[in-house]
Amino acid sequence: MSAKIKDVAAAAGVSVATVSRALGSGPVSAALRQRVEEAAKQLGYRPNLSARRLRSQHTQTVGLIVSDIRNPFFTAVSRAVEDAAYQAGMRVILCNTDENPDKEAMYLRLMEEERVSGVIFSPTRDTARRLRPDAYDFPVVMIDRAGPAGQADAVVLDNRLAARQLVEHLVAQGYRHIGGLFGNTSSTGAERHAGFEAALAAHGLAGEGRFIAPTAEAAEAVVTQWLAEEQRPDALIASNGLLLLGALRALQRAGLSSPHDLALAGFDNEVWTGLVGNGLTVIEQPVYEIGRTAMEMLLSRLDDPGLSIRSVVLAGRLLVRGSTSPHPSA
Amino acid sequence: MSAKIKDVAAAAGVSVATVSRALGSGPVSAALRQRVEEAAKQLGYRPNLSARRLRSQHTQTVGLIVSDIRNPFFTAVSRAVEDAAYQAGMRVILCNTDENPDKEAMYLRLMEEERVSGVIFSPTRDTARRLRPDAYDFPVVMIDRAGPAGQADAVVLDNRLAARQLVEHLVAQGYRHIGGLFGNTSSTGAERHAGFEAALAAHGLAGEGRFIAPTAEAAEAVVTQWLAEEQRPDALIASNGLLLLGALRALQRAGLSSPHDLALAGFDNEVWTGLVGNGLTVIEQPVYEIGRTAMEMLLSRLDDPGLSIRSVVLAGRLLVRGSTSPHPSA
DNA sequence: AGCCAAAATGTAATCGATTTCAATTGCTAC
DNA sequence: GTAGCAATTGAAATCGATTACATTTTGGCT
Repeated sequence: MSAKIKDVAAAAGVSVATVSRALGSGPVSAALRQRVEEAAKQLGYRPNLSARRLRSQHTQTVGLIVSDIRNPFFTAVSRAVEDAAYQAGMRVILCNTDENPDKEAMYLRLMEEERVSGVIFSPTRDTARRLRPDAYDFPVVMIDRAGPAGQADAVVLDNRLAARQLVEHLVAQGYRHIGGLFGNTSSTGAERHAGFEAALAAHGLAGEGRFIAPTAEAAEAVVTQWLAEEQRPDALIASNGLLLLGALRALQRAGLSSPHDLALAGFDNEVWTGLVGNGLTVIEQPVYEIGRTAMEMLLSRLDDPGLSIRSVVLAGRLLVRGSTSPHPSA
Repeated sequence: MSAKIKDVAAAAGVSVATVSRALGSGPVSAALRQRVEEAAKQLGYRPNLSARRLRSQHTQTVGLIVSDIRNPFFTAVSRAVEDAAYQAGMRVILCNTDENPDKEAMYLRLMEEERVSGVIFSPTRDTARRLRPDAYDFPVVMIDRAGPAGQADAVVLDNRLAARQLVEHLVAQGYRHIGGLFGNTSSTGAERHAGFEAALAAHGLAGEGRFIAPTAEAAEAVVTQWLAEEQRPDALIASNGLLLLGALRALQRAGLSSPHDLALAGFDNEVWTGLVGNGLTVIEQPVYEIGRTAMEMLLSRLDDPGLSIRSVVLAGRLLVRGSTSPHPSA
């Protein structure tokens, strides 16, 4: 079994308290500190974090609960969160819920048992709505999705603006029959839909938004059917990377291409969106900044719990590529 | 502050030992168990995992140390590991090293301090070589990459075979001047290179393999230069998804396309490989199975530490797509 | 009813660290 | 030389659970 603090104390000829202080940040004479460090290294001493956490009553741990770890958006965010966390001397527990409210509940319970310092969370719409701000002993920062305003700290994209940017761009390019695909489990989908509708209305246009399960398969099926309908749209917007992927696959399977048969645009600047054809027009999210900001918000709230609830809203960036070049008839 | 076991005991009118047993798996009468459960729910009791781990001396935690969480291969593997872990009642700590030996050392140290039950690890070549099997108190299962044979449990792809399959396929399609890009930080790169060379030699061909940093940027730069050389290869193999991405970008930037100007093939069936042009020919790795198997190996070794060291070698699957259709001159 | 083994419950030790509080040491100043 | 004070060090309590061991209760059997 590995060495304990008692062994180090014995080896260095001091008390356990001195060892704790020498290895930590207590007041210890230079001579003793050196003796202790030497003994610790000699014995290969590793402090037991469970014991430390139990006694000190802070875990230096944050939970990061994301809805889909395979989504590059969340892996990028989690990289940022981890970088910031380790820089602040904290650890991260990464949890993946698959958009499943049961898993969300399970992981939140786990976070309580771990006595985490705080949680960064991208909840499903149901959970976001249900979540009471004071239900937990730790602060929660929402990312990507937010509940009712003022409920908890959050850092999100300006979803309405981003959707509007896409619509404006398509309209400017001459498209008039614009369809939209939106995820039906997140508040994000709803907000992007709202921006979509508002922008179309501003131009006196009526678009058709469809809410579907947030998977590429669902999107592919829906779009395949959509393309076969009488009134095929001349442009399509997908509200996240997975839906965009499904839409693209449906196009390819139908032997259609962008922008020739149909303009295609969406959210998330995933690696492949720059590779296919002449590129897909997308809204790029400031992924790293989202993660870093979430961690910063969490740290500052831990520092001062009295702060009032804040929402940070970040703007996306429209990347215009070939899939939305001017409408053929224009 | 949240309720402790003592509070539950008081509320239920029993001793703390009884609470522990009732909530755990001790012998308790049905009546008491119910009373305890009620009291626990009433108080919103959450056991403190730090205290439990300290006393019980097992953490039910495994560490998963991967070299790049943005690589879809590792996110898929980590999904599998987490699924299997939670099914076995264990938690996962996910760590990301960026192929950086210092970070590897840091995280291994963290694993010791966490007193994890075991670790699943994709080490850099340097660390794999240095790692002593008995250096840690916990078992280690290597994934994707392995050190010297018999050093630790491992689950890996049959890299030589997979590289050979690619070369055989290209040769059969009529290609003769085959270049290869291999990562220079992992044993995987070296093995795939060995299979590459061996397969070419078997046909009396001499290929050129280049070892580079495992990033898309490095691959793009190298391939861009390569394409400008006098003796341009007629086919290119990339030993992982990132390198393949870089190679593809270099082709696109040079205004070339596959297979017309150059055949392109590689490892990892990433989402975009099926989308670009007529698709890229790749070796698909059984990603989920790799993760699940690694977790199973770890669990069985924890169950019986006396087991002899095992390596599980899984075969990849060649997915033939448009990027390697027959050589124009054939 | 009486006895014994088995089952249920309680008491107290324990895990390995940090932290409180007390004791000691070393200086400075008079 | 010693009082006073700050800086070090040590002894022991403590964090919140599990578990070894002791004790009580239960139930079966004669």
